[in-house]
Amino acid sequence: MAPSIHRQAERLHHVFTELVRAYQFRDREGITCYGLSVSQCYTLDTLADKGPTAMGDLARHLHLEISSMTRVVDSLVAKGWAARVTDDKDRRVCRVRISRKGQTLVSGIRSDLIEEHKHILRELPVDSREVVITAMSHLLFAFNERKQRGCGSGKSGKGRKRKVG
Amino acid sequence: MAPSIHRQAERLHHVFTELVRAYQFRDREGITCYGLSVSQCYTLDTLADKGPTAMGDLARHLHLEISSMTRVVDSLVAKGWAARVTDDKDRRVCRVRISRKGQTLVSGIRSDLIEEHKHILRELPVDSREVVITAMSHLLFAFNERKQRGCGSGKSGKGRKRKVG
DNA sequence: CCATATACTTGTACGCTACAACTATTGTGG
DNA sequence: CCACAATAGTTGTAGCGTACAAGTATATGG
Repeated sequence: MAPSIHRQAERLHHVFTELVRAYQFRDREGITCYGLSVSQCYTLDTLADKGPTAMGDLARHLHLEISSMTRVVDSLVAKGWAARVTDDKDRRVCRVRISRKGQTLVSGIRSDLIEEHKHILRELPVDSREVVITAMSHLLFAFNERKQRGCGSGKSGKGRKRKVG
Repeated sequence: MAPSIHRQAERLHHVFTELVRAYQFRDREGITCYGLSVSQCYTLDTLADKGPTAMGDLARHLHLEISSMTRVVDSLVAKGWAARVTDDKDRRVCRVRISRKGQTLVSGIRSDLIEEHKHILRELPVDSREVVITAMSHLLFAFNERKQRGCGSGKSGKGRKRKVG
C-alpha cells in the first residue's frame, strides 16, 4: 500500500533540504575556486546558452533585481568575461554578451561539473541512474508547475519582510 | 540500451542546477518572510533536532566558520529564539539551546514547508511519488559518498581563492 | 512638446561569511 | 606549581551579494 502523502512529504522535505544544502556548499567551494561567485557563474552560463541577453531578461531568469544584475554584470565586464552592448532598436536596452574568455571559462567549469556528476552517477547502480535523473526532472517540473500557479510558500506568503525587530 | 554516462551526467547536471536554484530562491522568499534568514533557520532546525549543541559542532554541521556561527547564534539570541549555556565540564565550551519561542517558530516553518512539499508531490502521478523520493535519497547518498572520499571538485580542487583581480 | 513609462545605473544600506587577532579556559612537561 | 601550548569561542575588520530608492537616458502617447 502507498505511504501517506504527509509522511512522503516529510521525507521529501528532509532529503531535499540536505541535498540542496550539500549542493550549495559544494558550489561555493567548487565554483569560487575558479575566481568567480555563484551568481557570476550562473550568469555566464545563461549567457553562454542564450547568447546576448537584455539586462532585464537576465535578471528575471536569475531571480534577481535589475540593480543586482547590473552589479553582477559589472563584475563580469571588469574581469573581461562579458561586454555590454547597447541595443540598436531600443537604445535604453543593454544587451550583455559573453566574451571568448568567458566562454572558455564557463566551458571549463561546465565540463568539470559534469565530470563531477559522472562520479556521483557511478556511485549508483547502473539501472537506477536513469530513474534518478528522470525522477529529478519530474520533481523540477512539479516544482515549476506549483510555482507558476502563484502558490507562494503557504500561509505566510505575504512577500518580503526582512526586519522583525 | 543504456544512454552514455556522459550524456546522463549532462542531464543530471542541468536538472539539478535548475532545481537547486529554484529551491534556493524559494527558501529565500519562503523562510525570510518569517523574519529569519536561511542560516538562522537551518541552525534552529538543527538545534530542534539535536538539542543543546556546542558552537563548534554546530559550525561543522552547517559548514560554517566558528566565527560566522557566533554571529548567527548572536542573532538568534537577540531574537529570543536561542540561548547560550556555558558547559559545566569545560567552561570554554558554549552550548546553544533553542528556546520555547524558537521551538514554536521552527515547528511552524517545518510544517509549512512539509505542506509545500505535499503540494509538489500532488503534481506527480501517485505511483511515481515514491520513486522520486527514493531516487533523491539515493542521490544524496551518492553525493555524500563522493564527498566523504575527499574527492573535491575535480581538477581545480585547490581550495579557497577569492580574488583573481 | 511635454508627461509618462520603460530600461538601466548609482547611492546607500544591510546581511552573511571569512580571516586575523584576541580572550578565556584547559591540558602538559618540567 | 608554573610556563607554554592547545582548544573554544568572540570581536575587529573587510568583501561580496542583494535590495530598495533615487537618478539618468531613451521611448511612447497625447
